[in-house]
Amino acid sequence: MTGVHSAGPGAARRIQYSVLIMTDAPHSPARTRVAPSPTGDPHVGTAYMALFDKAWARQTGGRFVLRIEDTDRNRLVPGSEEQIYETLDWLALGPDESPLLGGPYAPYKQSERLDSYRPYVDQLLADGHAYYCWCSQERLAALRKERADAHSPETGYDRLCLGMTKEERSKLPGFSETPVVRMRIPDDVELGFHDLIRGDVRAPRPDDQVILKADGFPTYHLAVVVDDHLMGIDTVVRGEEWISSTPKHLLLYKWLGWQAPQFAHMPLLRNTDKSKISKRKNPAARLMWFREQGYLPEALRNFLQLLAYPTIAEGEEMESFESFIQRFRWSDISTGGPVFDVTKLDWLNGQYIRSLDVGALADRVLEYAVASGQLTDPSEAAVARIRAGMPLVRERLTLLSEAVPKLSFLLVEDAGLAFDEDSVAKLKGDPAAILDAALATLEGLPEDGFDAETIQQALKSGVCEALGIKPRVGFAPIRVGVTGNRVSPPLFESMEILGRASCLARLRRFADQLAG
RNA sequence: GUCCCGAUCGUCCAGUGGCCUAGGACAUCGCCCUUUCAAGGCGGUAACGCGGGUUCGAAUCCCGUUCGGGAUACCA
Repeated sequence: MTGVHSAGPGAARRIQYSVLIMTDAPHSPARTRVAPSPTGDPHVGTAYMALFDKAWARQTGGRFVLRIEDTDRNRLVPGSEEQIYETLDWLALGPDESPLLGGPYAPYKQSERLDSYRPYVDQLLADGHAYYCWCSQERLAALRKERADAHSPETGYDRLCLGMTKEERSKLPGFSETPVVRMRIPDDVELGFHDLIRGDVRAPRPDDQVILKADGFPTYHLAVVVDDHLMGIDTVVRGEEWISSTPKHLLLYKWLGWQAPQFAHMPLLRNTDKSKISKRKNPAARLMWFREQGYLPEALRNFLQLLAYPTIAEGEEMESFESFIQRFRWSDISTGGPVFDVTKLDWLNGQYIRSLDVGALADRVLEYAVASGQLTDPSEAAVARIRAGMPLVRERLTLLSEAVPKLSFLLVEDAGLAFDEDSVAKLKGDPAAILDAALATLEGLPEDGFDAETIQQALKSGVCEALGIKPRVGFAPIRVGVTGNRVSPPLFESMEILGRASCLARLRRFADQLAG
């Protein structure tokens, strides 16, 4: 590890690749984990990590664990924890063990594991790897400011308390009654480590990091190491932002005499301006947003995968999770932080929508419409109409949320249909005459056998040919009269669903309105 | 400021020294299909940040530089 020179990512990957080929040995069952904090709406990054965590666990026949990291008591948001369970399940990226599911290493929530940290702190203290620090937060803040103003390269704690007793320290300024515990970083701390994705990595030199806060809670650094070890986690998948803390974690493993896990530092998802993705700049950073918008979870999962990983073949962007699990390799993950741009997801969502048969799509649309409030307590007739209309909109959907609005003309009463003003204004030719001809033609058709093909033929001859006008001119007023808008699902199929009586009623009303 | 990570079309990926006058997908533009809008088909525009090396040969390896990002908390 010490002799890590700048071999370059390419070289590192090549080595890893050849090792994979040569050993050809199946990896032993892995234990991976995702460890979100319940500090607000679940973040898209959580799902992003979970995707790779779960794929690796599945590929190796291992287990995927969800642990809730709630050591920061000040930032807890009620309900957030439940949303984490919910959204991961929705994405079919649910864990095998969790606070909800339980498991052999319960409890799976850090706030319920508090007793497990203190003994290790005491051990580190006794071994001289950690020390008490009574410096007040004010002193620390002043120190930081002073160095920032001086553009000093110095960083971290100045070790004022190192080697002092409480009595000795209390005589100096900036003293606080309740101490924290800090790691004593040795001069020869190992800074390099092997990363599953990046190969050999070098991290910044750590400071004397606080591992136990004044309130008795462990910081992330201590808790994550202790928990991961106690829970048997052997593969840690986390964001790139943690590379700089890895030497601290490795030190803790070493001091405690534990086998360190393997690390995979995923690239950071970015806002359009390339900064680390944030809810502030990108609404899609909220996992719930996708469900609210009407995205399909399978499409989102597929999209997330595309964000760091090559397609299975050129031109084949769609891939099942099962297929991905089979071919997944850490070394194939891209290291550059991808911009999180949902444009391609929109397309993918349309593809997934079209891959559903109309019945299944109708189920999804209905489920969405009720959950989102588009439909409140829909009648049987309304449900039937939406199902009937599904073949007409399937090719026209990007999001589930678009279906009901596109079919709303099937759900209103004839007398309640509004004729879009702009659509009416843009009508060409002589709408009144066209409507008269259409009315006469349709009145001549029988009640039964009022199907799209029949309607089309009748209208073609009864309106377009009879008046000598083009279909686009002749059918436009009929479309507005029947659907209320110049843009609509296919006209004749729509009329078939509506039925003869309803079509006649609507067209008469429209004709009257134009005349009046 | 310091340390670390990264860099190919607008965006996401391919590229592991010659197969690259750089490939695919989305987006965009044009054409076809067409009763609207879509979907679909066909085609076009569009990128190796810069400078030095190494080499017969570099998008690929090395160095520097620039730019972007992250870390630098008693947050995670």
